[in-house]
Amino acid sequence: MPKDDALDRELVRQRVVEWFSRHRRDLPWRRSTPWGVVVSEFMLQQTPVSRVLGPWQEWMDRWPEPDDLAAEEPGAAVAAWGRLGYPRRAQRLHRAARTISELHDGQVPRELDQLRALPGVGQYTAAAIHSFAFGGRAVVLDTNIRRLLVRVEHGREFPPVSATAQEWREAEAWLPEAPAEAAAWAAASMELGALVCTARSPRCGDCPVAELCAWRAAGYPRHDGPPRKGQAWHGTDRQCRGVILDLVRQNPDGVRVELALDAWADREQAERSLAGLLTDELVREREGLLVL
DNA sequence: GAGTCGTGGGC
DNA sequence: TGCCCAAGACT
Repeated sequence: MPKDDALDRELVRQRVVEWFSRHRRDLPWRRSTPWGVVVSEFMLQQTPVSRVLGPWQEWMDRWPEPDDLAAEEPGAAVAAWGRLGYPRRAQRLHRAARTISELHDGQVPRELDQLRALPGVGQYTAAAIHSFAFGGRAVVLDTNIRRLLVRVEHGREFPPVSATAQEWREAEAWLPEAPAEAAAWAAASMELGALVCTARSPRCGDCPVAELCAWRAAGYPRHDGPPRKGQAWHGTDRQCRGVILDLVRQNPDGVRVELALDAWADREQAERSLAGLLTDELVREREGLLVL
């Protein structure tokens, strides 16, 4: 590794953090509690900020502390999740609340290993909570930061499909030693990736590190690695599950099994999908009726 | 490690 | 219009 890399990183960090001080969004969970951060991180998994704002506020009004959610039945969480998508996140968040209530005296734990042990909390989310909620030092590596780093440092348009061990090592190398600086870098680099260094139509004219960027220096070469496959949707079990779950969600008093199966043209697929929802306990059967 | 798991909006 | 993408986790 060339000797001047460290200097470049420090300069990049300074500029990004300074940019953040002037352009950071006033997102409600940034002036909330650790529990508010937890709720936001679950909701933001694979879901844009714009769609999370409303549901996050509703959840915080209804369940301002982990104990409040823990006292509910899981179906209440799935119902309140609405159309945010990936409803098992609601189920996992409810289970996380119960774990926090039972094992941590109702207080969101601070340490990475304790966070990582919560249902639905992976490597990214644990680091994000530790950093954003507690100001701790953790390698926060999400899709925004991965894209920013691969462009600035390696001159490529997109990172690999899934985060590699090499990426985690490199992200660690970017992390300042002081916890407060590390947390600032995490928030700032993620924000820059989300607002400026975007996947499509990046706004390099607004970027504080454009003149330091390897991707820009290389003339913005297009992605040439393996194709970044989009997820199939039409006709998938996932779409079918979504249709059935939405029907149950809209009928709080319950839906007859036959009616739910009729909501999807392919009978065999409908049966398989409903069985999956029941196995996942996203839907339950009570007296012949499907309920959340 | 590749597959699975929702939903909506921008281009 | 269809495709791509969005603060991933889990198996």
